[in-house]
Amino acid sequence: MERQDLNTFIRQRMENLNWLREKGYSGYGDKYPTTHGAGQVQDNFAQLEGQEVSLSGRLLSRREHGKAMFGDISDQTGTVQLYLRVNSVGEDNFSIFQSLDIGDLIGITGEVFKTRRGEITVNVSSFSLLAKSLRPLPEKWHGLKDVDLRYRQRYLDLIVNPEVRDIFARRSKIIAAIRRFLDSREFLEVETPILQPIPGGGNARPFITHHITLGRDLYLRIALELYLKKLIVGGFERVYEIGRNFRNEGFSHKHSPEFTMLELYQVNTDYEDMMELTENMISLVAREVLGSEIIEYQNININLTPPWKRMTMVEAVREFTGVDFSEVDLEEAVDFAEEKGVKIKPGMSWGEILNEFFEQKVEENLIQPTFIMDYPVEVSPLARKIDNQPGFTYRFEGFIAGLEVANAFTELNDPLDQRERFARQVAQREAGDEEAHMMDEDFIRALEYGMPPTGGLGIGIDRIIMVMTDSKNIREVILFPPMRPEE
RNA sequence: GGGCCAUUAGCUCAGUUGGCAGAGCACCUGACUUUUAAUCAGGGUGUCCCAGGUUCGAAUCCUGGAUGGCUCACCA
Repeated sequence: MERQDLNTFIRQRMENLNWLREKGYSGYGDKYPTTHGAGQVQDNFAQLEGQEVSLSGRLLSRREHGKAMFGDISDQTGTVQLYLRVNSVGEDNFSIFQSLDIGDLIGITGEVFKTRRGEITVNVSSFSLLAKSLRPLPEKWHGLKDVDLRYRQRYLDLIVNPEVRDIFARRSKIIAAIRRFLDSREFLEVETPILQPIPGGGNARPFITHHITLGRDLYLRIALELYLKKLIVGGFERVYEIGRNFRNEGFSHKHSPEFTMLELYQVNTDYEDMMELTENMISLVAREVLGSEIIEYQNININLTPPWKRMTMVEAVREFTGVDFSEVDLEEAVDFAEEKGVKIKPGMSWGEILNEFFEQKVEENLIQPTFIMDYPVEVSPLARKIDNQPGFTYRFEGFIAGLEVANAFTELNDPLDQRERFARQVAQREAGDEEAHMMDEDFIRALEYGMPPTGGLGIGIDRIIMVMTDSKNIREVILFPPMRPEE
């Protein structure tokens, strides 16, 4: 018990429970076989009128009328009104029902009818207390708003705020639709290690954990990439994984230290194919789950219908800042950064500065779905260089509503080039960049055996779900977002 | 990590110039056999986030701390 001193509300409920126990009820009854959900009763009234149904759920409100009583019972499918009369259940049962508290879990059986006011209602003939609720629920009208409580006690949020339940039901449907899409294209779903000796595939500080019997530290993965590409080397031609990544970084409305990524790899494709796959997948999922490719996000209509807009990073930076990097050298780039208020660090290369221009000045403006193509090689250590422009890579990111939702490239499969890229990352690491990649000798060794030309794609699942549930904070789409410990 | 804001009853929130701690819902007592944010008559259930300080007197002012939100910086 977390508090010695139970407050008045809990004490009252305990007293109600004790009163029932004196009458021989445990307060925690047996399973209650049901015939329908509350939502089904609502939806199928025409067929169910006059028939007996059994439901179980939470008693959410009560309106007493002397020798009769109305209430609302809520289950996963919805809410339906119940009606209880002394004549129907007898005085003893009626007084037992009166002793129930809001929040108690009950089973009810009775005929379906419609009240004078037109409300579909179950006329209870028998009921059972399935589980006593000892704590008072938040207010029925305003719901639970305190976000700290909502996230820490998500179960309460789900009980009281039905729209929250809808978000997570939709999350499940979106992920199921993505799996259907990939399975229908003969991708193989796989699982790769979360505990890794070398966390690779992204720029991020990892979480460190410790394996006791091995006597060594391990890292939680920051990306799925390298292991999945090892599977491509191994001969799987289409693989994907949907899983949790962990990055030891702060929170924001679009960042959570643990988040869900989809990564997929397909041989004999390139980033052009990945763009098509991305726009086809997202638009199809929207159609299946939301019934439309045009969705509303924060009062803006977003049209997910392919083809999505495509621009190179240089074009995008030119359009939104007026600075044309195709005619700017490093020195001029530094001057323009000053002029345009782009924050850069000393020693940054031309490509890194271009990337800063993009991230600081362009990203937030990409509301309609847009692919930004051809990223500088310095910020893309796992992507293949563009044949006639070695400073750039066959890489794109997809943006919706200013959120980066996709990251993909024609995979680098030249082990010699890959070793040089890693070496450069390691040098940055030694110069103090804790987020630079580490050398991964096993990954290089795999590439040395030969990896076919492959396109790879990463999708930020939480962000896609934000867009499709009109949520402006990533924590609204994660059931139990990471929080500081209580107390 | 920086800046701004918030924290008062179970929940949602008021609280004036520093002067007895408030409302709605929930809850308790009573009335009511088709109500529905049921209604009617009564009842306030509290570590005003925490610890100090100023003051005759602090929810209110000051200092420090905790937690949360927004925002900036880094990342997807």
